[in-house]
Amino acid sequence: MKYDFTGIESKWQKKWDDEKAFCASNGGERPKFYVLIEFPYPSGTGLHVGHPRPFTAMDIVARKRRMQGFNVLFPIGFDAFGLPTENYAIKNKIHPAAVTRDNIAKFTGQLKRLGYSFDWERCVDTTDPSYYKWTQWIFLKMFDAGLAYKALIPVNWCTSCKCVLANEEVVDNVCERCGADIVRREKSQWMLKITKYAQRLIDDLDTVDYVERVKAQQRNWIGRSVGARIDFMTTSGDTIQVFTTRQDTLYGATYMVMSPEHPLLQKWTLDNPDEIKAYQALAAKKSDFERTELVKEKSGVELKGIRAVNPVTNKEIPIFISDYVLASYGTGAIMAVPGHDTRDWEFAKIYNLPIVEVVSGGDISKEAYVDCDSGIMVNSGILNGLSVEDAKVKITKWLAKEGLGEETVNFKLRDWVFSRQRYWGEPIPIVNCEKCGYVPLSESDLPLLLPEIENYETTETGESPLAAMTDWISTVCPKCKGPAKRETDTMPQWAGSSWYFLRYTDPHNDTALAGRDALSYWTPVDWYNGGMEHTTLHLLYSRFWHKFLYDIGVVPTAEPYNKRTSQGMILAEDNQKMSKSRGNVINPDDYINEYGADTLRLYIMFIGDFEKTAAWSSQAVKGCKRFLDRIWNLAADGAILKDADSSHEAAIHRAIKKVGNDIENLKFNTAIATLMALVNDFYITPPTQGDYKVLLTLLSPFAPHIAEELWEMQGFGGYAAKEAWPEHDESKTIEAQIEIAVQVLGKLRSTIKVPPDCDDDFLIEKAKADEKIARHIEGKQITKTIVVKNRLVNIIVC
RNA sequence: GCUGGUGUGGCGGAACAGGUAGACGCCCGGGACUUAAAAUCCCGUGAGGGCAACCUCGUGCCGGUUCGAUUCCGGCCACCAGCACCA
Repeated sequence: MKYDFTGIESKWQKKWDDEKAFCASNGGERPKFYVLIEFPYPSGTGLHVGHPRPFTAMDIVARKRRMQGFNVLFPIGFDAFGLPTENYAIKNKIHPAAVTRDNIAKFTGQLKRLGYSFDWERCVDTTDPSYYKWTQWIFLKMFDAGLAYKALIPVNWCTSCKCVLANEEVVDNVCERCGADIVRREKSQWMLKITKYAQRLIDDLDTVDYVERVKAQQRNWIGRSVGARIDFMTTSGDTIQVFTTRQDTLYGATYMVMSPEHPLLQKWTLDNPDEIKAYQALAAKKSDFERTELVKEKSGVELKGIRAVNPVTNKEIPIFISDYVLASYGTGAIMAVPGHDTRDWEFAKIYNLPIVEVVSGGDISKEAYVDCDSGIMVNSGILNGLSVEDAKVKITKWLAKEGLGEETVNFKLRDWVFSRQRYWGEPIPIVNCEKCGYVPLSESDLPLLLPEIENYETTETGESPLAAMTDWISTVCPKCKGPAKRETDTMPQWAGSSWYFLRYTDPHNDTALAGRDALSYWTPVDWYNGGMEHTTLHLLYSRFWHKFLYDIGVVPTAEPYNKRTSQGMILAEDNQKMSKSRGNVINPDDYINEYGADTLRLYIMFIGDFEKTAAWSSQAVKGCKRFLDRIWNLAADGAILKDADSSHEAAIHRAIKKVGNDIENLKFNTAIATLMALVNDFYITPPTQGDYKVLLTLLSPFAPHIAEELWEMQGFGGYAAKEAWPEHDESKTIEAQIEIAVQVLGKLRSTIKVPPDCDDDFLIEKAKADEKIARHIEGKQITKTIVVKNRLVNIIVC
């Protein structure tokens, strides 16, 4: 009988569906285990071959943990709001909700064809009003807590789409959608105060088990630096505040630089206003991309008529504006220390400004002496002779005493721009009242439904398509009942995904985002795997939301995820990223049709180190199909021994140990290699039914359909998927005869076969007696012998 | 520049509390079965030398520690990813 994967796979998929085989229960005797994958965005093109890598990996973990007796929650849902759906809807004149429905149906079919053990009863859809009601509810809570606010900020404006783009939607300074130029525009936007959580988002990384590259990237993005705020008086009687991490170099501050957007510039009357305005206009025209290009020479304009005073030297120093100082970081102004900062040094050279050495050890006539931690303070008044470290402490104390500054922590992290001028997103549940200002809807008014509209096109004015819905917009103020207007922007795609893992614990609850008991039972997520591309977006955003929900008593833990791992990307066969334009996209359906889902699952796990990028090979897939054929044929050819003693005991116990450990350590490729080696053994010496049963048990998480079918054919009873995961016996992992390497002078010269755990003298004698070894030591004096138990003997001669 | 990571056969990759380098798979070669082919099964497959037994070399480069280094240490080089005029 041939291995008919198509029939087998649909048979078991139907059975799993009918029996709701993998649904979790909230509670019970067994320990809980919550495994999470990033829920997919249901695009029109369907699953691509990148999806099955993390999905299969976590399915294997979920299945193995179930077999080990855990109550496993392995849920699935769809992150369905977003731009591609909206674009598709515009182009094809179909309502985005209909597009979403179709795409979810398509994805569901594809996911089921891969045999994933999801709990489909808990499936969530972020565009479902019963779901986004709670997304809006969280927003209202944030508004109440002062974490959601509206602000006029510079945004990325696409000149062709006539709408705002998120930073991540701008690629190489053009719109990722249409390729048009991006300019900066001031726009009033809803913001979320993620910066309030910056310190905790860093600190609590120490409490979770994330792979190091994820932690490092988040720390880097949040960008904490410790320094000081220092106040510089000006001749106009104002104060310019600066942030510096090098307060020790204050005596070397010979000029100041402000960003062209600094608010004091509007206040001041200067002697060269035209020159300044011209520079400001130039800077405003430039995009962030151009402004941050390193190659260009620094430029700036000196402010004529107003100077600053260095608080320690009491010298008057010039003030410049330059776009190398960013308005959005620190205070938007710096003290320039050209002796010990490369940028300041370059600027000083161009404008002929004094360069003073305040830390000895470098040669400031050639370049700024920056890495000067080991240097000694000079030309620095009260700091002279101190180390850099001590100087920092001393000057900071002095500044505090004089009321001229204090120690400060600064972050790179910015608040989250939360408005999108789009239709297909969650409406922001706020009204703008002429009298009361921004007023939140009351909870009982949620969900605020997305109205049905005819036209989803963005408008000429850059407002949301909802802005044209005058009926919908006009409303009454919840507070004063006077006339008010609804907010027409919607939430970004990252909103719904910031809390979806909470909804899975209690997906049908209509009185809370999830019940307290359900949250206490399931959270935190035990293991969350997802893409590196979400490290500083979704992963950070959801940690922020979770911490907020923790603060207001909604969730029981400060962190949402205990463990975070990340898969590598799958490249196309040509080693390039898959893309429609390159025409190298691999569709998993084609491989399921040709080889079956079990083969595809195996191959995608066997392709290489799970955490590294791997290139697809249509040739190598065959090897995994052959492996399954060989397992199938063992049974079909009647090679399995009944009523016999196993000659594979040691190999079986080693395989149990290795496969189990490998799954927990994401080493799926070597787990599969172990199973392949075991099957190769079975072809040399036939397995007993007991051996075969263990093989199927270990195979079951990887290739669940064929494992189940063979299990049934062998009459093992029940399901392979519900079989207890076998335990290995360490004492049985060692063969009766082991091979030991024999070296002479550290070079392998022979091997000997001996029983395990022989004593050293026996091994040495046995090694010396070996014919090949005898030849190598003949006529030489043995000075030393080294024995490594059960591994090798090394004979040293001279 | 900063941060994290990676360099091993023709290819994907194993092995690292230092201990038989190349598991497993792909490709390729040979054989069995077959009228033949496919499929399947068996054997071989790092490089060089030798009829062979064997020998020499070999884990990015240069050094070091060690009986023994892909693994540890020092110094380089290359590549990948993220951030980047962040004061």
